[in-house]
Amino acid sequence: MGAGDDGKKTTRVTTRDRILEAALGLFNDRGPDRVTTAEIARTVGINEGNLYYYFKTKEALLQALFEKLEGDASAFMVKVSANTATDPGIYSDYMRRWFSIIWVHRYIFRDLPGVIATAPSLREPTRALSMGMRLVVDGMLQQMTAANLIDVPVDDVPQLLANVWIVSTYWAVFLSLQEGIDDLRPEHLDWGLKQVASLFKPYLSELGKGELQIMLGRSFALDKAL
Amino acid sequence: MGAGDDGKKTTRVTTRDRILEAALGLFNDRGPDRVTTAEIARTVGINEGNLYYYFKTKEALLQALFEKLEGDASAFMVKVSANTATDPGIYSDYMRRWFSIIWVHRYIFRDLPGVIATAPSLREPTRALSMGMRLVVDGMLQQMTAANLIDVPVDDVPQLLANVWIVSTYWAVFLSLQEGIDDLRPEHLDWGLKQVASLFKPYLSELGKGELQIMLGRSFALDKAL
DNA sequence: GTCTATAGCCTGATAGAC
DNA sequence: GTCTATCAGGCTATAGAC
Repeated sequence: MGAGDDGKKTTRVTTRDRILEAALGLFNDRGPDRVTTAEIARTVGINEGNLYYYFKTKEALLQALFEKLEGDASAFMVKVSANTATDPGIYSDYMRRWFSIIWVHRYIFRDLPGVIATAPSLREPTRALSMGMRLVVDGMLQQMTAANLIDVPVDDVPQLLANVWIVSTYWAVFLSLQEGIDDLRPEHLDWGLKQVASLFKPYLSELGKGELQIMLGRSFALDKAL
Repeated sequence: MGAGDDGKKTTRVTTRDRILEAALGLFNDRGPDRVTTAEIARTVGINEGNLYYYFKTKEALLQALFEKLEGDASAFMVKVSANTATDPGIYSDYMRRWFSIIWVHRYIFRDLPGVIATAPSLREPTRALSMGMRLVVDGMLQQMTAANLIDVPVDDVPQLLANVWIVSTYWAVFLSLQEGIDDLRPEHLDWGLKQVASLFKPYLSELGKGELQIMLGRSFALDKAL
């Protein structure tokens, strides 16, 4: 990305960063254990031994990538908990943002068993993070309820939350199987978001339905952030 | 299973069958590419070379297992399409049955990319089967609509069907992550069924809700079929 | 026809020398 | 930062016993 801009000290993209970026891309495409360290090195354009210089083990690489997810997630959580705005649009904004985070780090959610297998040290951290994110969505649901956007019978909440997690995480697999799409692109994100939104749909108030339409009207395909 | 009953010729459990059974169990636990041929042989209690005698490649083994799924699925499809009964309970029965099939062969659904990677020949067959099962669920939904059990706005149907597929397939992964459960047992099936049922819940008529309660009241934990 | 023992071959992660 | 060696493990194959 920013090859020309150098703000402070080292805006220059370091080899380490390039490794992380390349690994993320490959992992997202095929899952960590269908990607070899050799391939990562080749993609970056460095030697395999050089990769070893930065990350002694594949586990270390996975750890570093997970820290990025933790960073994104906690930034998001802070933002949501600090929210005092009453603008209804804020929620659809959050939902899109949360969805983006999952998308960027999707291999972790999708191939979690494999990730844990090669990086056992990530067992608890992943669990904790998943819990935390679930709480945030729960909190958002409560705020939305207070804002008369949605009304979910209290008995249905746990199941709804679980389904939101499941669909947010695995819609892409469905898409690639059912539709034969193998290279997912930003416009497919819109499809996924629609799937998740449809879980809320039956519970939305009229006001909520309006907001939903607005959210779905905006497109990930136009986002530069991805 | 049937060790005592011998109907026709060879009800005796053959080595081949034992291989298939052991492989299915291991694959369901950890996914095909986290299970070695050596381990399968060890589990069966035979030599690795003997396994080779029956299945020259791992792909051949996966193909044989897939044929079993095809058998179960087509038997189910025939049963559903042939249905003329009007008893509302028939639908919850079908749903449980369909859910069981996915469960028994869950590694295929869960680790499909991995399966295809080691058995490229299964690409089209899996796709075809997935399509077929989706059509069946669609058909059931229509029958249920006609029976006044459910009323889904026509625009919501595709998203609902997709979500049913996604949740049916991946609820187990959620459970193992979120709750830290790693050995899923039949009683967990009840949890999964509840998740899937909750997708329909907002659209059910009063009659439909009653049927749902009855279905959820029965427990997989008591089923001997699993 | 069924099974065991054993070996070859290949891939991929790790490591140390340069 | 780079190259090459090592080492483990997985799939496939063969020879021959029962």
